[in-house]
Amino acid sequence: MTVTQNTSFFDQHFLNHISLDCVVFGFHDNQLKVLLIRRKFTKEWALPGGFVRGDESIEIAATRVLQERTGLDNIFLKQFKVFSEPERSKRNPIVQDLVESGARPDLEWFKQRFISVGFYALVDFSKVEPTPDSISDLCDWKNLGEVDSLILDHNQILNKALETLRLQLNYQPLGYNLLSDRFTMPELQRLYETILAKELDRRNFQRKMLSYGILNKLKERKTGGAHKAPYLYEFNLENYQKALQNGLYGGW
Amino acid sequence: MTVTQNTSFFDQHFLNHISLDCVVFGFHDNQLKVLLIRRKFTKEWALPGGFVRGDESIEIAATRVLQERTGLDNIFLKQFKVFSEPERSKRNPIVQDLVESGARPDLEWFKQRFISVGFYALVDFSKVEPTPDSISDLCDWKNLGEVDSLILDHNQILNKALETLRLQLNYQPLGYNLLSDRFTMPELQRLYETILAKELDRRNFQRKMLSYGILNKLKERKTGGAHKAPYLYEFNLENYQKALQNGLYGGW
DNA sequence: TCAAAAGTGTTTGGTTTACACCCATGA
DNA sequence: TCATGGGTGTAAACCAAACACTTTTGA
Repeated sequence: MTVTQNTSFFDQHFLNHISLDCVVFGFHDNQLKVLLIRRKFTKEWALPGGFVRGDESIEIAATRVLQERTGLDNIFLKQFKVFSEPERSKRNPIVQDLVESGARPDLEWFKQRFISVGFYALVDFSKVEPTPDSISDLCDWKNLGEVDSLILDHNQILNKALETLRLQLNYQPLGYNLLSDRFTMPELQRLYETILAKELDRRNFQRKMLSYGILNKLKERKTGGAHKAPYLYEFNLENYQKALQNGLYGGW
Repeated sequence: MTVTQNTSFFDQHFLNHISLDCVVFGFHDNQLKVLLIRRKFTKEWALPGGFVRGDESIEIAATRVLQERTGLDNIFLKQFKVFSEPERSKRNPIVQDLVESGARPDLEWFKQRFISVGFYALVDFSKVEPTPDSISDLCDWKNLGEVDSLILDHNQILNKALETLRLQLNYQPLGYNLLSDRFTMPELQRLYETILAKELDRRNFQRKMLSYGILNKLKERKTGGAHKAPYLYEFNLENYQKALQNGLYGGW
């Protein structure tokens, strides 16, 4: 999204009333992280979001927005809910931001009511290069537990995304988008534990995970750790895709 | 939704670019049914839908639309997906309809691109009074298996709704909205079998269903049938609501 | 009186849970 | 050498699938 001085830029390029917000999850240091941006003037934190061009589906628009914020293509994306309370657009800090930055021709556009489509995205933390948009001065990861007040209803959007992710865990494989290409079973387990916010038995976890048939066990081990070297695994992409489509059995 | 001759009626009252479509499921004669409307002139079938007023959330808008089509308040509603392909609004039969019905001032409004929020609804078949909207001449139930070509991407929307319903069955109770207040276990089982499109063992079904603790067994039996009179049940609303929120264990 | 539907119960096999034991590694 | 994490295995508990027997009803 580029904010220009052209009065009709937004009206010409984007569908009005419609926005999208992305909850981008990453995993690092055994922590689930969310990508946030900070408004230039109000210094308030928000989810990265954007608008829909005339020739885009909302998924394509979300992909474009995330490409701009992370530098990544081919991001795993899923819409999970539309947020449409009429009150949600009231007291929009973006408007305040624009006012404080000097009167902007697009002020009116931002003042309108928006219905926002919520997406969640799963990305490889190490590959992301957080990049602010034109009305923000910061874009950075926050630990999920340390996110405090966000603008508008963004806290609500974030919570709903997390809830959805937890549900999806029960019938979808997860990990390919959040971990490096090669990883250990304990790493995968930490990821599940973090999302579910509860501990799992490592032996039962391994059995269940292997029973899905979506992992290739490698002969290599991960050395350098302080203890017995764990085996490395990679996802069996063919089976992983199948499992994504057909679903898994047995929940967490 | 009321179509008037007032040029700016739509622009004044509804958010442009945004529509909603409802897949209304009913259950009757051991058949899963969908509520459809038929366009006045093109005679093409479509899902009931509508637009969002300036002071409505999209859920409220859907509730209003369904009140108009069914006569019911308090309908069980769930949004399941946003349909936003730019091509979906091309060749919109509503436009053709309006043209054939004589030039309408709101023609331009219907020509715009729409992003549609899909809802599914579960209703008590016997309580619905199907009522066409102003651009339709029919509103009626169709057996799910007998739905043929619908306008735009409405077939796709219908299929996605059904898919979602089947998934929800795995972790949500279902039936309160689709059955009468009192019903028999076999009736409930037929409902599940119809949605899942497969047969279930009646003894295992009963055990599993009862284990959820959402049913009250009544002392009465349903008489008049050709065979042994089955007991009547009702939902224990308190536990049903709890189960809706907390989810169920074990899928179908 | 008999076929068909419904109520109730049991057997069986697989899956999940909860553990025990041994191995490897750096401090 | 020892605490810690990791690999592998097993007994018990639990749950789901398959199936048997009896009861009720109208034709």
